[in-house]
Amino acid sequence: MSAARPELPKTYDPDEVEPRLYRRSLDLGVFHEEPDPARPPFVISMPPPNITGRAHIGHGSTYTPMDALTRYHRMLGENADWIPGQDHAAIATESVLLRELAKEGATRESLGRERYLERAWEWRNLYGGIIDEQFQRLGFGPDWGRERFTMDPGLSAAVVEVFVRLYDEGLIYRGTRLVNWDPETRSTLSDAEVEDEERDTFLWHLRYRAEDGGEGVVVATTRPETYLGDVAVAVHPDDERYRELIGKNVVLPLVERAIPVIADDAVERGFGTGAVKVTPAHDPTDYEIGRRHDLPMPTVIDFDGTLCAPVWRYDETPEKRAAIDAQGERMRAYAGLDRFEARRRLVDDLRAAGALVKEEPYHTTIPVSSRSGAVIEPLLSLQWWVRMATLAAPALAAYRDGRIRFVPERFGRTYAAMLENIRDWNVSRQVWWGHQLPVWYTPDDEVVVARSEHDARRIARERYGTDELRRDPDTLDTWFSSGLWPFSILGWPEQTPELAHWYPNQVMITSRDIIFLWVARMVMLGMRFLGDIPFDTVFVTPLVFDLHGRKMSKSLGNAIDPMTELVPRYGADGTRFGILRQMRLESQELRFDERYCDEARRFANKLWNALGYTLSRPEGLPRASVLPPASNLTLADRWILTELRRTIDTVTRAYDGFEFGVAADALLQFGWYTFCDWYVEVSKAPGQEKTRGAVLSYVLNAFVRAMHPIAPFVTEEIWLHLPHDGATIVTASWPDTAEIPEFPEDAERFTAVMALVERLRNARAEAGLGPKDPLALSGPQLEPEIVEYLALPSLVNARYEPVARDGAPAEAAANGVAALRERLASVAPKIDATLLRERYARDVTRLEAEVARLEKKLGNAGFVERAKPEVVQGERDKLAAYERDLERARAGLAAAR
RNA sequence: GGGCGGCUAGCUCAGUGGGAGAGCGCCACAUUGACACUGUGGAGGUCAGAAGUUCAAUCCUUCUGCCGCCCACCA
Repeated sequence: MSAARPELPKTYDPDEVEPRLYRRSLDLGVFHEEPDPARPPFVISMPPPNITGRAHIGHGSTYTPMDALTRYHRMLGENADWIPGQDHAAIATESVLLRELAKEGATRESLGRERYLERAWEWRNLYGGIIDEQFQRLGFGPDWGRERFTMDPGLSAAVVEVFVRLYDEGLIYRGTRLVNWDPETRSTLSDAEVEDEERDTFLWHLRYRAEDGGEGVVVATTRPETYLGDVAVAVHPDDERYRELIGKNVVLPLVERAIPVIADDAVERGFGTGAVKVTPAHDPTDYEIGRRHDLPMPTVIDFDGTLCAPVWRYDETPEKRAAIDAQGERMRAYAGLDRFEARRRLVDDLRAAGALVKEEPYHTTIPVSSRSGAVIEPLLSLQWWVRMATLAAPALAAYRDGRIRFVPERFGRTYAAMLENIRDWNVSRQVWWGHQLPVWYTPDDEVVVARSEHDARRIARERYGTDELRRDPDTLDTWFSSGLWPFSILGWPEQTPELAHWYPNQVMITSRDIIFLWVARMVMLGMRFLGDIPFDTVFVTPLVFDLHGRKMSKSLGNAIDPMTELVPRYGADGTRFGILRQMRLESQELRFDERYCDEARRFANKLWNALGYTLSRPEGLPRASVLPPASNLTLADRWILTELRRTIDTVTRAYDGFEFGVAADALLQFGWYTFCDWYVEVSKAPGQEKTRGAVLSYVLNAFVRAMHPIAPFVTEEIWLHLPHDGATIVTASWPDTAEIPEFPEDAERFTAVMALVERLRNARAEAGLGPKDPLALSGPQLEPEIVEYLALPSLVNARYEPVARDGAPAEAAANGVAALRERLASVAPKIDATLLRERYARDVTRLEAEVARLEKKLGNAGFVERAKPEVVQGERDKLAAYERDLERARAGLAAAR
């Protein structure tokens, strides 16, 4: 290993190294694991990216930690497996497919369900693998052989099993409720998939006259087009203005229909006019009011977002329907109009009829689909629901009694608040791509829920005497199958070894926007069906923002594509390191700054060249990564080993605590500053030759292992060039700090050498001396070979005065500086006296201030009596040091005149 | 309306109850042996504001301001 030293390229080339080493890892099969009860498990279920997805910056901040942790725990010798997969992403995929069909002039109906699904599968097989390739380019190393897809036969069976069981247990039901309807995709959405968007609009004030011809009331609304479905006007029960109107009727303009004025607590007296039009079929609050007051609920906006004649989605009594049906003729004038067009028309017509009292500009939020961006239309619809209260209780308990831990902790409170206010979950979607409901109906609309069509027929025959069935065309919400992910990918409902050893998982890593959407549902379903939490710890990664503090998103156009903008410029290592370095545990946003990636790229190059230096030591390297006996180690060796040990401790603790930014900081600090700038430079000084080869390669070997989880490629490439054991760094062992010797006192002494060198360089530069200008040094003798090499390469006629061995190192260094300055003033010919005088004057001013500050502090009885003794002593030592420095600076100033 | 995070050098961010830090940017100097994708040195900050606790506050508490996020049925 030591003899042949191939010439390394001067510049590290990630484009060449990264794909080659990734391929090597795949060939070696290092990402694969079998369940092994003899070792502690460390399993992460990869949040399945959408098959329509492409790698984005959010994958960088969420998936890199998963990869890093899996690699770290593998090196610790654990049974570590990161299980990948993909999500069928029902709505997202379907909209892509429908757009594609539209180009051909086809629709899903024109194709028919069977052919449509064939197309969908073709599409999935063609494009679903893109994100896997991107993940590989980023160096992610999940256990690819275990990759699952939410619509695999096994996972689909799990979905059916869960649906059927929940139905049998009475936790799934069918019912007409107000749903979030997306008229664009023509499907429902769960509450969690609805977002608020700010819009400028108007608050229209409409007068509804009293039935007896009186003034009536003025209502304020943002949605005048729904007034055709109004069934009441609500006021607050204690509102004096309207008290005598309660119980009386007012008349809707244009359609001339009488509706009652009712009292309800939900009305906010201070808002608008204090009177609210009630449209139960098209507004969540109104729906609740309608239920409380047993009001009719006519639907006047249809599933396609156009107005329609009144439709009854509930079985209302004929009396309730009569008055509204009677106006059907008048409403037909607006039927078929799109809701936004109808709004303009109705406002015009109401104005013409004198019913529009006021049109007030208004800024508000409206609900939009997080999937399609369409404005959500609340509609009454017959859908399938999951009763959540029963499922939520154990999930809440698991958090409260500490079985599930959130990092950072505050997200646990978010999780709990969401579960406490949980509402039933609408799980049916009017989408074809997905898990079709295992639900069939008889000709009499009797419901049969079964694991297969065969079972369904048997049940139907037994219960209803028919086997003529039609299947419900709806599919399940995508999150229904994602909710089973941590156990469905382990083979559930089959009892597999994976399920036995790897459930619960150890960690779930995700971003906070899906804590409820996904995390809470996995916990609820996991506890219901496996009786145990799905993972111990939920690590919530920050969301990624741009430098202006705006969330990165495709629609804003500020999203960074890591595949085209980061990996080609900085390599996968630079991209990963740069992103993780910016992660801070308590910060909920990450303002992505590309400069960190650039720094990481240069860091990789720096380490690469440190490898080049190490390999080119003329005295050669040992065959194995072993250290010389401690007695042979130089002061510098002892220092770097001590620093290495401290760094690895820090990095280990950081990985254990999800502090990736801290880990990256420590690695960068050690690798660049400590190792390259100091140890490598010192190793060139006389007297270092005997041990440096072994120490350089030993330190570098341990260091790249500690850095490997974050930057897998450059670390492996370096490691393979060094003396090492084993085929690949991926399965190398985590550096054991117990085996790294430490020498705290020697490290302290070397730190004093560093301080002296820095002050000498500082003084030289301030004095305007070039590196070859002669300098003289009188003062303490502190590792003269090192000091001369690093700070005074042309040192002439040096005189070293002996210094007490027990002298404080910092003091010694300070003495060195002051002494140097004295000599500079008298000996060195090139010094500009004015410059020197300024420097001395500045030092005097600064030191006088420090001395005064400390004298005052130490003169304060309160401080001396109450502060900890070691703090007081520390301040006294500082004062003494400052006083000495001050004396010397004054002397220097005098001498420079 | 409720909850949460942030405010430190020109930019992006660390950090600590006891002498304010890094990277980038900027200025100066340095190029025959690891690396110019470099090294050395330097300039640059009343740590958002106010009050309080303390011998001592950039750090702890309260309030205020600004930026941002989440949740919530003001039409």
